[in-house]
Amino acid sequence: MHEKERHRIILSAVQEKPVVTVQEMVDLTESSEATIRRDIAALHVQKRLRRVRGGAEALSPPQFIGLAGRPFSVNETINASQKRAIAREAVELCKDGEPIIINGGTTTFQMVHFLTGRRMPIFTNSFPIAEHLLRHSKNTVMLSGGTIYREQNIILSPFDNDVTRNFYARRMFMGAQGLGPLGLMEGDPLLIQAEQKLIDQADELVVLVDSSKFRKRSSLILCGLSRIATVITDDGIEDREAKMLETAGVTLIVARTTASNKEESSLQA
Amino acid sequence: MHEKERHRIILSAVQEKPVVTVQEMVDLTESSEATIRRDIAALHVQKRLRRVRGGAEALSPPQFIGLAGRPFSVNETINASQKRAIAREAVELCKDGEPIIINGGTTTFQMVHFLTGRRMPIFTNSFPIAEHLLRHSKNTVMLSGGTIYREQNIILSPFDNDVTRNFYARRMFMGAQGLGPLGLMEGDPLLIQAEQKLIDQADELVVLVDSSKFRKRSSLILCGLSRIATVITDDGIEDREAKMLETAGVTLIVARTTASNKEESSLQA
DNA sequence: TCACAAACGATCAATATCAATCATATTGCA
DNA sequence: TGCAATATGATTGATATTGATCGTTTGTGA
Repeated sequence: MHEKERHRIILSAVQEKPVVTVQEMVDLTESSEATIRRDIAALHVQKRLRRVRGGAEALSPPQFIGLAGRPFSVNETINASQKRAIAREAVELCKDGEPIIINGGTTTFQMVHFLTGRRMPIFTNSFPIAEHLLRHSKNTVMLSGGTIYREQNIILSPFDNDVTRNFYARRMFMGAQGLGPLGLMEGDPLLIQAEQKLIDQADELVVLVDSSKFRKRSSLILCGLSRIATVITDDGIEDREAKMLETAGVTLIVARTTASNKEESSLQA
Repeated sequence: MHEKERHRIILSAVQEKPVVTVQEMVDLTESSEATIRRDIAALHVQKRLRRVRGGAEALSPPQFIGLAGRPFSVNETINASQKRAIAREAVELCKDGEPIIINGGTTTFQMVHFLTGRRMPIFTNSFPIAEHLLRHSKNTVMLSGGTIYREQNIILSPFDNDVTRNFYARRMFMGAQGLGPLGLMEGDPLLIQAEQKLIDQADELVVLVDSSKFRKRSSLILCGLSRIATVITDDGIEDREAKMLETAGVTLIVARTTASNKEESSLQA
């Protein structure tokens, strides 16, 4: 076995488990202890893993993507104040007792903060949203079944016959990667799949997008503008974009952000 | 077991319960008292936990209060060391890559501690189990859909057509409120409903019950002894009860609860 | 208060891991 | 082929970790 081959195996082993012993790697690669030690030492100076007594461990162990305290690593903090203002408007549309659907996403996640005092049946496909609502609210929480995708933080079933089909709501709330004349756009095929499943289970589709999303385009179209009942965005939206929504018959709600920093929002692209 | 591995287990144990005894950690890691003490001392100076007489406690109480913090308020601490020992045996039945189903419950919850190094598709109807596995392991986690019942900590769908029916596993692990000649008994109708849904999705049914459950009776019978492939319990089981299982063709595994008698484990066959 | 058991700290032997060295095998190149 | 460079595997002595045992301390209940 060649050096590169061993390194690949070792690195992948370290990814799988938080800590891998020298002996395990010896068994794995059928090479000697001395060689493994040399490999570990080499990978250590390359900063591809950390060398510890007895073996090696992953360099950045817990990337616990998106649970509880820090829902979605980077995205979470981008435009947080806008997202929060938008989310507040979204929650204000809801009446206690009225069932809603919340699709997973960084903007929709912000809604949980305003749902704490409420009492509604809430259906979601987002593990972090469910987690937060369970902890901090008395709402009835319903979850879609399926595999939990860590990266996207959603739960998705490859089958069509899940509980989703049995839940009906007045409103569904969702984010998006882009919003243009062609409709709602999303980047990740997995998200598309999850969203299309939910989209028919509610009367009104409410879209939460910060104003930068009007200037973003993406490869996948989720649905046309006509399907959207309401768009909630921040005051960075331009007249031309507002007009576009108006002519499509979409209700527009503009959330005022306390600190009016319009310039910054355009930079984040 | 290696130092890092132990430290991870100890820290995760301390997160679960406010206080963990040295003896529990010994059972958990299969290492000696002295080693555990050294580990606690090391983690103490690292300020990762607080060392107290008899064991260790979490450093800051409001680490994550709520779900993961105290999965099942009261029940959790009852017979904890037995439950852990039983859970360890349960996990040792599993092979990496082999899909399993874990039904929600205080005993089955303990399995999560031993699943951290593993890589298996795991289906569960328990929110806390899913939560812990997502945080602390790389297993593929699948969740059943439906309403989350806070009291029982399970997710239940009133409909028959959920993802559950699409998941198949070699083994299903479950607890129970009682186990007698008539079979497996449960107290809560909601739990019965959840369990019966899962029970047909696996070849082998593995039941995890501490020995006190042999003397408990309950109102609802879940299934007969003949449906059970394996029972895992602690060494408090009486001969008469063991005989009952034997004549019903059930494999019995007795988990040793203290580190004192390693020889007894060989009797488990 | 006293007796007792559990928990603790220190010590030591056994074991595991490591680093250094040398011998051997493989590769690249003239 | 012959030679040098490199990679690998085995050996050995050094070092670190572990588990058992001891006597001591601490907490508990009579």
